[in-house]
Amino acid sequence: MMNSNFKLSNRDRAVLMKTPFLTSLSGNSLVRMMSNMSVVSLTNRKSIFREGENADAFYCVLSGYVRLYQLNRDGREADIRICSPGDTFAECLLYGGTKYRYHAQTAEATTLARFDMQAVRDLAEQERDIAKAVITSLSKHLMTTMDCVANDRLHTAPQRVANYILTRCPVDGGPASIRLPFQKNLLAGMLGLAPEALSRAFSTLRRTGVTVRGRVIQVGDVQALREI
Amino acid sequence: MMNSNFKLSNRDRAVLMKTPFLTSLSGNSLVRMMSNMSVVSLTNRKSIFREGENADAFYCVLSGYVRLYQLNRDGREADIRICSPGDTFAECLLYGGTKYRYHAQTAEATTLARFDMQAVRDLAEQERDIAKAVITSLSKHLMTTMDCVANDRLHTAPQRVANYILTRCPVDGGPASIRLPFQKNLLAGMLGLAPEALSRAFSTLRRTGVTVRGRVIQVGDVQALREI
DNA sequence: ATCTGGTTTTGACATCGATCAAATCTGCAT
DNA sequence: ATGCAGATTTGATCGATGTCAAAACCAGAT
Repeated sequence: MMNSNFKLSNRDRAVLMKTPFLTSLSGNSLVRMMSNMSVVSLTNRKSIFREGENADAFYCVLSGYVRLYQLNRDGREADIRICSPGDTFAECLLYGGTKYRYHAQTAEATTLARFDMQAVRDLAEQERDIAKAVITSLSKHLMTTMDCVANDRLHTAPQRVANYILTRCPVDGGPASIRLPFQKNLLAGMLGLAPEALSRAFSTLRRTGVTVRGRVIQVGDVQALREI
Repeated sequence: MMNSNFKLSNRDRAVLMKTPFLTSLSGNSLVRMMSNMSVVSLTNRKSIFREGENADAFYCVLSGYVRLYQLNRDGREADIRICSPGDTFAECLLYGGTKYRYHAQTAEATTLARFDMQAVRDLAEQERDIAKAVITSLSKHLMTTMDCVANDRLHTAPQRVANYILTRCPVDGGPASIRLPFQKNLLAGMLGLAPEALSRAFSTLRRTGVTVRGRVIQVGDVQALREI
């Protein structure tokens, strides 16, 4: 089930080095960060942490996907964020509190880099470039989260889906084809929709020249999608 | 209309010193931060900046309120965040980009502390405690924004209103009375609701012993409100 | 006390998206 | 190829919330 070690595959290492957290670090800081890191591999649907637990680590997704979610009183789950390779989560607790604020669970077989919270906290106080890396990471994360709020409040389901497709389409206006990197289930959670609503949004977009077959999405006219 | 100076009222100064941004700073760092700050006073409904403009300053609300919002294609506005005294906004652009991502406008007569973006960027690189203050501020801000997403996706209008009331009620379970610090209009935006929906949420809560008269909200039984 | 402009509430309605159940599809294992 | 389990789509329905219009309310100015 759970497999913890210190070996990184080449691909995982490449992902790790491109996170805002590590990408700008110099030799020495990098070594110190890495010495407080361990690698965790989990199969699908495993809990990483639960709301209310003591926050003694934050994580970076190396491969696979992680769902951050909360429960309401009735036990209904709502995804707050879907983390893809390169994303960091729970790093806001470095200075923001001592307990996890939501549940985290794998949404596929997943490999994580695990950073000891207290160790990084100390490091950030000592090394300027680590502090800067923390700031960069938090800034980006905050911006995408604010975008998420705006997206939820401003756009309908088909618009959100169109937006998502557009973010992974070539910039020019012609036809394009993309492949979802995960199940539609996850995409629904990412966009704050029930899976059925996502499905219906796709079928609405058919009128705009979007074809969906399995994970492959074909867009007849990228420009037309922008007008939705 | 717009009135910029370097004088701080005692109350504004007290608010400023309690922001995560400044509260932990030592004498020297504090002086340097303050030397890159100016005070701006604006009347109601004045634009502070607009989406897409060059981000050359971030702000802290000293008194009054600020609405951050975006427009959709049809021109409908959606509030992303309502900033109260003590809140900082646009500070995520310190390291996250060069253009404002949303509109900011006063929602009352408002006094702001304006910080020069580039100057603080430089300062944060030099002074450890300033970097730390930035991190603390971003962390808190990120957490409340994630809470906002969760709240939007998980709770109905009456539940959100109940939550809001509870955050400003004494902790014990008895009766309580609070006074809204602003128009219901703003509260609606804060909770991601149309004003009419807020009004209806209040009337739903009447069944749970909540009485609203103008800005005064009386809660019969705080504990009962938690069960909504 | 009264007027007045802006805010809030209420009503009627349309729309969106959630939910539940059933049918279909897909990919994987045999 | 075949079968299965899980994922996705579709259908039917319901509830929640946005929208528009009108009435009621409120607060500050006269």
